[in-house]
Amino acid sequence: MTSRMPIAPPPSRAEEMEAALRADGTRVTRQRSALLQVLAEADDHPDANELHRRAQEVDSSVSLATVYRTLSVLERQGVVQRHAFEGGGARFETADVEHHDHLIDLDTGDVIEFHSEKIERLQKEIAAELGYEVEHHRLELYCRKIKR
Amino acid sequence: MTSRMPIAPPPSRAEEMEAALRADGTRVTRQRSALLQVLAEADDHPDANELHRRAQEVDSSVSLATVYRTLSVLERQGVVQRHAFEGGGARFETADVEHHDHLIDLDTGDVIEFHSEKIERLQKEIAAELGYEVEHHRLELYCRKIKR
DNA sequence: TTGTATATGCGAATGAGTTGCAACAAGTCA
DNA sequence: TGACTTGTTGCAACTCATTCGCATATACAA
Repeated sequence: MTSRMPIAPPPSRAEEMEAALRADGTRVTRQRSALLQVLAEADDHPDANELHRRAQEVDSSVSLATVYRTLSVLERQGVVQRHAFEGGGARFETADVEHHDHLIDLDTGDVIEFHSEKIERLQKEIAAELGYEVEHHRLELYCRKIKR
Repeated sequence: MTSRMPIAPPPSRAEEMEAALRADGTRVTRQRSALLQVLAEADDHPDANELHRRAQEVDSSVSLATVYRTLSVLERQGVVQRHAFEGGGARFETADVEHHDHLIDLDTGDVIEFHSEKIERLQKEIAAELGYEVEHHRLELYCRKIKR
């Protein structure tokens, strides 16, 4: 049954990430909040510069050095993932619960996420045959749109 | 039937690569020969610095700038492939006829090559479903040895 | 509110890779 | 074989992403 009373909204993505930081003893500063908000709102794969630009719109005091430093912290804590696609610097996204791979549009730079359980399984099989266990992997398809 | 007469040895890997350059109107200099020899002999995935070191043992006049320039030329011509594994700069290998992917030993940095037709097929299927055609791809398994 | 360990902004440093330029040398043609 | 033309080289200066040192600022526990 639904209450008539005002309900506290569910924690936003950014708030969840802040909580994860606090739980770890990491301080949540103005600058980090701004970056977390930007990361939470992003549905693309921005680089550090672009994140800096966006974060400055939230809090103009955020410096690029802090963006880099914070991204490293967030990566170490598993909150964001760092990708090194071909050509250019690192690009970032919030770490999803479920893993996915990337298809990069060579003409536009767009990134599409996908996941294939079959490929995951095959990867593990191949590694096992060679006497290895997969820690993590990287699968990137560099593609062009099929024109019809 | 085997002849008793001396036979001209089959062209070495390096000579094949030189021929490929000449065919294209690219000059084969002392420095390029040295680098080609080094590349032909390498069965690992060295970075530019290491290639420079090895090339200097063949011809001490080879500069790092030339190593970089030549690697770019060779890559453009499809003679070598450039890889950007996690952490650190680009690493190179002679371009094989048959494509392969890489398993990187996280503890030693060793690189093992493998190939799976099944995975290749799945990749194409996935891209096609999204309306794309795979230009090239990158599959890297970052692994640790299974200890028994 | 205070104390203190952490974070921050700034600018300088780093490191891989690139580039301008004058000297050099492949490959060509006589 | 020798001279010519044009691509190639070494060097040092440069770029660009990322990191770091340091003095100042601030989150947050008490």
